[in-house]
Amino acid sequence: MATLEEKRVEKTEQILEASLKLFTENGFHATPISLIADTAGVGAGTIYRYFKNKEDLINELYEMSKKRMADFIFRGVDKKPATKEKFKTLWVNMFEFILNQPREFLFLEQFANTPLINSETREAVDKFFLPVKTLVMEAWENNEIVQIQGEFVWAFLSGPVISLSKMNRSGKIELTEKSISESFEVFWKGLEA
Amino acid sequence: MATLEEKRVEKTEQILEASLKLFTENGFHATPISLIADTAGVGAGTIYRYFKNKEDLINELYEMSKKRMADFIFRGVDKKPATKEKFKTLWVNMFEFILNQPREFLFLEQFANTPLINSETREAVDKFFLPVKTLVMEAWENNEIVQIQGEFVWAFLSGPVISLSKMNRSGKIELTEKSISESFEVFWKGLEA
Amino acid sequence: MATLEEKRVEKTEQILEASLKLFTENGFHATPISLIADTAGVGAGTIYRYFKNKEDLINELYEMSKKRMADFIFRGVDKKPATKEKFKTLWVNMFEFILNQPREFLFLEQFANTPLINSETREAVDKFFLPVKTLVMEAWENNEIVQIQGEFVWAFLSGPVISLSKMNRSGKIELTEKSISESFEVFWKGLEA
Amino acid sequence: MATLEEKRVEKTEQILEASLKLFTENGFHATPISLIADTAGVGAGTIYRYFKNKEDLINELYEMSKKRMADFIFRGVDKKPATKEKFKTLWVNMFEFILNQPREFLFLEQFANTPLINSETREAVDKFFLPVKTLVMEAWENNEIVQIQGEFVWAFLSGPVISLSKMNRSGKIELTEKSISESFEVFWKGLEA
DNA sequence: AATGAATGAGAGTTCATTCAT
DNA sequence: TATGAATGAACTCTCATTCAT
Repeated sequence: MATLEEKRVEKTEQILEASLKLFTENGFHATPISLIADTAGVGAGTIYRYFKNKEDLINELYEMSKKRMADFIFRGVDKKPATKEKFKTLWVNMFEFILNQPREFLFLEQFANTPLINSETREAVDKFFLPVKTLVMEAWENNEIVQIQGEFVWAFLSGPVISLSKMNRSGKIELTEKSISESFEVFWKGLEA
Repeated sequence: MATLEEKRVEKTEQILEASLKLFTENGFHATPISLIADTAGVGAGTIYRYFKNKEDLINELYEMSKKRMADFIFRGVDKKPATKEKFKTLWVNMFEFILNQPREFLFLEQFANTPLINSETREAVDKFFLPVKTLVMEAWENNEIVQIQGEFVWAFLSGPVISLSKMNRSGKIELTEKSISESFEVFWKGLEA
Repeated sequence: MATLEEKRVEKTEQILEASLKLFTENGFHATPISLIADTAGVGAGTIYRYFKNKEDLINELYEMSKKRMADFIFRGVDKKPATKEKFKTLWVNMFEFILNQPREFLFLEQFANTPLINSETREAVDKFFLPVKTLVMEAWENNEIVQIQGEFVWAFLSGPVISLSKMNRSGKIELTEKSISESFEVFWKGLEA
Repeated sequence: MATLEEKRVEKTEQILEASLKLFTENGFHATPISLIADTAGVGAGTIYRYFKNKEDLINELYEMSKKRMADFIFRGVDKKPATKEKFKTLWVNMFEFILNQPREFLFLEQFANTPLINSETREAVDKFFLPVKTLVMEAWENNEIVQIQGEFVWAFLSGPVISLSKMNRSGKIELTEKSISESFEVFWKGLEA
């Protein structure tokens, strides 16, 4: 039997799931709360027991999605012995996350630059990617990559991955194990010391 | 004295200018037509003589901004004799556009992934960047860069530039002539044959 | 032909008229804006061109009604030579206002003690009744009435008039020229020096 | 130990007490049932075991408050031998009730003219003040006061008392034993035969 | 051609009431 | 008996769009 807490969690997830789908498909303002409620199978008022208002809902959704993305892309990174392999894992994981969770990725991209996402949320999500900094610093200390700021490294990693994923989405390119590997080599050749 | 046509153009520009500013600062749905009208110094009804509706307005604005960006980044590329220099010009031009026209860049990023921008507009703006394809094919024929699709090259160019520009905006990194040059070398080292 | 200003005034009056009727009959919160709009024969949004919000509407209505009441009850008071006659005019005027403008009186009584009417409005309407103070001071200087504060005099005048009018409304008593005159004599006998 | 019945009464009183406070401070419609429940320290649903609905709650509260007021103002009236003293007691008691139970008085005034209070309640509360009628008839038979209807007498008593109490509340006048006594003399001078 | 007052559909949100626990 | 989570009807208010001037 479901406990009260379990029901709470379940409802929250139904609401977030419905919001993710609808915001991505129609955009934030073209998605009425009533439609979210219908899609989630709850009453409109119920949403307000779980989220302060519509803006709070999207901010929580954004933070949660970023957290899930971060958790996903760091999977197995630590287990790899060599730095290059660690970066390759990051590279591949990012593509896998995007290909497996296209809705979540689309959502994150769609609202990445909106004034809707407030500075508190932005600060919170930045923290999820701190492990990248550690990784870069280690590589840099071992003289395995060129001496540039961690942020630049991250830009050279995430930038192309995101661009390529969008091109894949719009049908301009195909992403295969081969093309992902080849593109990683381009990334690594540019970075290695 | 201003001709009728000149007055037309002037009004259109005032409206687009106001929209760019307001959409970027507040977002699309938080910007009422009446505010655009006030900011542009025209009547609300007047906007409907120049644009079919609010969605048409943002799509036209998006297309125009992308065109201006494309025109800007291809400036002087053809004049350079060597392929690396051509790419370097592209690289630097992009940063210059973003740093000089921050509002326009912000606008383009903010609406890049919105369902508001329709597929017609998307197709139209894609064409502005066709010169990149030509450039890559030439370099590829001359065996100057690795043999990957033009789209991948563009992803390795635009991806990091956009990521770095956003980091610069949020204060995480500084963009100087030196760091722009160094980052280009990373890009080029990855790409060159 | 109606000028713009005339149309403005006309619309404002239609809205206030409809509000007065509906607020009195149903109360403030049982009167939706949409119903006021329908009754006034304007669009719901139009009301917001004339009043900031629903609360502003009732406050303006309250102030206007009090002003009309004050103007009404001071009519002809100055023309009477004797103090007693001046007070009698006030006494009779009040009853006349209430009997002729029952809706307005009912409205004023209904919202006299509501937190809905803000302190600004309360201060504004108090000023309409300053002439009473002058009248009392003159009578007091001429030693025609007992030496009590103007406010007490006003309480002895308005208090019974309001109470009697309410009793009349609920059918407990009848108000005739005779009973109004007799009641005035009771008032005056109590007050005169 | 508290019996079941005692607990019932206690809860009802907590609910009424909380309602009185909140209705007076914020008004009826600005007071959610949930807030009454919180303030009373009971569940929202519990209120519906004691009152049919929100409107029933305020009607019961109104009736109860009026009863308490009536009981208060008739205290000791019968013990006084002379008619004038009986009326003086009424006069003083009313002021005392208002000064000691300001919230209750405020509540009664605030909802005296609302359509929220239904006709049944109005009829019920009117009965609490029947003793006034008896008192007036006696005085009238003894030829101690002018021959006017009991309602008029009550209007001349309650009207000024209420008006003065409101003025006292809003700081316009001060109510002292002296001013209360003096004002009673005005009342009595007007009424006495 | 330009205006901006008027519109009313539709939005977010609140809250009286119910009912499973 | 008491609870308070869930509900959804109904509210106020906004704003894209129209059209008489």
